[in-house]
Amino acid sequence: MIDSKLIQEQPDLVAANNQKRGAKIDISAAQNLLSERSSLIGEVEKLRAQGNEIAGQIPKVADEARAALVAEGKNIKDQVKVKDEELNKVQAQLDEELHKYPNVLREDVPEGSDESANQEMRKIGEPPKFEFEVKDHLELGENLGLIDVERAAKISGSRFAYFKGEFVQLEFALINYVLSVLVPEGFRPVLPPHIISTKAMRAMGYLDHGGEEEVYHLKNDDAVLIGTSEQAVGPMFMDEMIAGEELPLRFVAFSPCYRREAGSYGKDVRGILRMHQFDKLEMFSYVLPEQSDQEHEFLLAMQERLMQGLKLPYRVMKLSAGDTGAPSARTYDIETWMPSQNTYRETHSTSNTTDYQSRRLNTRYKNGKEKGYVHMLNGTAFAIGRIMIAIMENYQQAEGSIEVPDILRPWLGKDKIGS
RNA sequence: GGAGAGGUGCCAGAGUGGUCGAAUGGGCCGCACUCGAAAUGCGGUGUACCUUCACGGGUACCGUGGGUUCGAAUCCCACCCUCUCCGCCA
Repeated sequence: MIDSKLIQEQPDLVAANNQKRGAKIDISAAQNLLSERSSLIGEVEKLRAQGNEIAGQIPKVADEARAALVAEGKNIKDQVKVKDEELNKVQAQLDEELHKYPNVLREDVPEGSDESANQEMRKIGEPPKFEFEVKDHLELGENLGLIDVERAAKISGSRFAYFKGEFVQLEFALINYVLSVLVPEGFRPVLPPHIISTKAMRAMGYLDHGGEEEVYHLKNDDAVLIGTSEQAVGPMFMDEMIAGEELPLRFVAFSPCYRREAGSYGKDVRGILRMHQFDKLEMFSYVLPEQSDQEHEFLLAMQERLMQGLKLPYRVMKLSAGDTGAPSARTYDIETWMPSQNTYRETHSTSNTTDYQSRRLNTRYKNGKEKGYVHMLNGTAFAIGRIMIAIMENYQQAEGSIEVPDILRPWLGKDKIGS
């Protein structure tokens, strides 16, 4: 949620930002509601003050004078009720209006309405050259008995899979590798709950902007399955105040991610690129406002370090205004080379959500006398499924086996899968 | 799932429906005393919003949401959470 003061004090900036992001919002609606709200608050509080004054008089006054005061108190009570209802209505409308507003973009975010305007910042590593016909991850995985999507479809439907054998070990190797890099950098490992209340999900803003469709709902329990661990880690400090000296606070969370993938029927249907359930390691930082740009670069640096350890070719993209998600002020994606598709595909994302989530979550910091909303950032360490696709395809051998990246060998205990 | 107990400020813990934003103790901060420290004494110590140039003033918050009342931490209803016992269970 953006700061409503911005709408009042810098409407031009907000309007320009909305336009950049392709959000068609009539600012005057919020402006009117804000001024209505403040005058209603004024009226209600004035009435209440009068009521309090009268209620205070009653016990001090002789019996004969009481009846009149009680009657006046009643009268005020009725007026308060009317105004209060009006206020609630305005407040509800205002909330709805404010939830439409996307975060204010950082100045360096490139203009543009969609992903075609994303800016390639750098390209690291060379796509491998193969002297044989490359297989895609599903063919490799099925041949080696690592992935079974057919039986999973029988049990769970499309976009599910069984991971088997060395594939499971590869996943655990990746988890260990990530922890070995991030824990020394101050990231505290977390295993979050996978089921969270709709209230927490709503506070994270994931049910706005059409997000509702993407989420698995547990209707009997007023709860949802997380679509990323960010949704469970972000609300950890809901309604709390964090001492400034504890910041930055960094976590690396591991969890499955559950996504309905509504409306993506024709997309990425083959293999395990797009799944209803996949495991992910996610970085999460809480920082002081003045630290967040620096922290964003830090998260990106961690992502690149993890990638370079695996020696996978990738490129870093800065998303354009139109392609940046509503809560984010700036997003970088890492796209990894996928030989079977002969292109780079998104494997990582990192966003600085500044105070957009923390305002709604009411997560604040206190630094001496200074108080404010913390800035929250998130970034993929590894989306396990996608990175395993990249490993399989980039490290495939002529005879159909898969070489294990050096750095994972200690955990996997072998240098090749399938030979 | 069944039975019971309970949720008050940083912590502990009081609180006959009216002067309770809340006693008391501890903690913390400041000051005094001291060469310094301890002990002691004095003072201070929540959040949000509104209003004021400012001093200040106002409103709300005692798990959450409703209700009763001129007036609610205190009474009523619902929900949430914690603890104890039983059952079940990894």
